[in-house]
Amino acid sequence: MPRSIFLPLLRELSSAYQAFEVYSSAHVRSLSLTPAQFDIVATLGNTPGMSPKELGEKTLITKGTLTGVIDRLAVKKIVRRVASPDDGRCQIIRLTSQGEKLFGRIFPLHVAHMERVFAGFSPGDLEGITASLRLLRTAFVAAHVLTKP
Amino acid sequence: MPRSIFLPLLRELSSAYQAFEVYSSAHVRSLSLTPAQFDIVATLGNTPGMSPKELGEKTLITKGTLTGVIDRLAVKKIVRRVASPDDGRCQIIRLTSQGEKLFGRIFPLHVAHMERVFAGFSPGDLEGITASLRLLRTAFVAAHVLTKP
DNA sequence: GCAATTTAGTTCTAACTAGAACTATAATAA
DNA sequence: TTATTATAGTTCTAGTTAGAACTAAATTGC
Repeated sequence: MPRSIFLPLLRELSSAYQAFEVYSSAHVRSLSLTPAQFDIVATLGNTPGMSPKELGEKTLITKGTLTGVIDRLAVKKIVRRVASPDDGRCQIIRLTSQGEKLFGRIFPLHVAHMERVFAGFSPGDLEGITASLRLLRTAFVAAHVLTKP
Repeated sequence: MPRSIFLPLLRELSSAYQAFEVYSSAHVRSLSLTPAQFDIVATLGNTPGMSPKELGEKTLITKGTLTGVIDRLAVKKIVRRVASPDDGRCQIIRLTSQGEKLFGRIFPLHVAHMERVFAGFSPGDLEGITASLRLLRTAFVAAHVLTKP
């Protein structure tokens, strides 16, 4: 496994992700949300709401961070916390009607903004890249599991 | 450009990067550095030092953040700031001899740790994934440039 | 040579980040 | 049932993050 090949891969992974972040977050911020807040709104859109645990799994935001992000969205009246009827430990986070309006307005804008990036790509390109990324993720997760216990 | 293809790509990009971060940063933290601090030490290793500007370009850390990261490394006596002889605005950040010792000890450990991830990959796999990532980065950068000015 | 502009780095603010310790509730097991 | 253990969410800490405003030094244009 020559270093000359896998170190550049890691560098490219970081810079590709960074380029994505810069491009995406500039747009999200122009819509008056932070990237984390946008992720939550996008995840809650068109759903009856879900627990912070589930939200964290979908958005890859850890629970300690999530409390604060939800707090700030709640202050803005974009989401609200509802106690779960069956489990006293659980909450359900829902978009408010104002939050739903926001979602309906900005989500399509952001999808369109991201779509522009891929204008020059064929479906085959996209699938190939997606497959590469899946391979990578799988390898990291597998290595992590092997290391930990 | 069907949404059903490019949205999963973005999700995979985020999760692949996240999996990388989790795997890499757990190891880096076990070596008593944060990921940002490790990046700086790794970038300065085997060099005569460089300016914060150059460090920021190589590590993708923005200048406002970099000041704090260098501060904390300087407190730990791992790097030191030297005034540039030719430009009064510039500094040169160098590893101290203690920092060089640290680099010599932990950098190979971390490379070996990352190497394990790719044990099952052929050189062709690695090159293909790297090429995919390069394509992605290029597309984001190009789209960003088109959007901005 | 001097004014205007650019560049390097710091500071400031608001927010996100992970990880660990903590509280309250629920599920399991003796 | 009651004790143990697991789970959901909050809180706390130290650090990173981007972006904008700021200072100081260098470069450019006149």
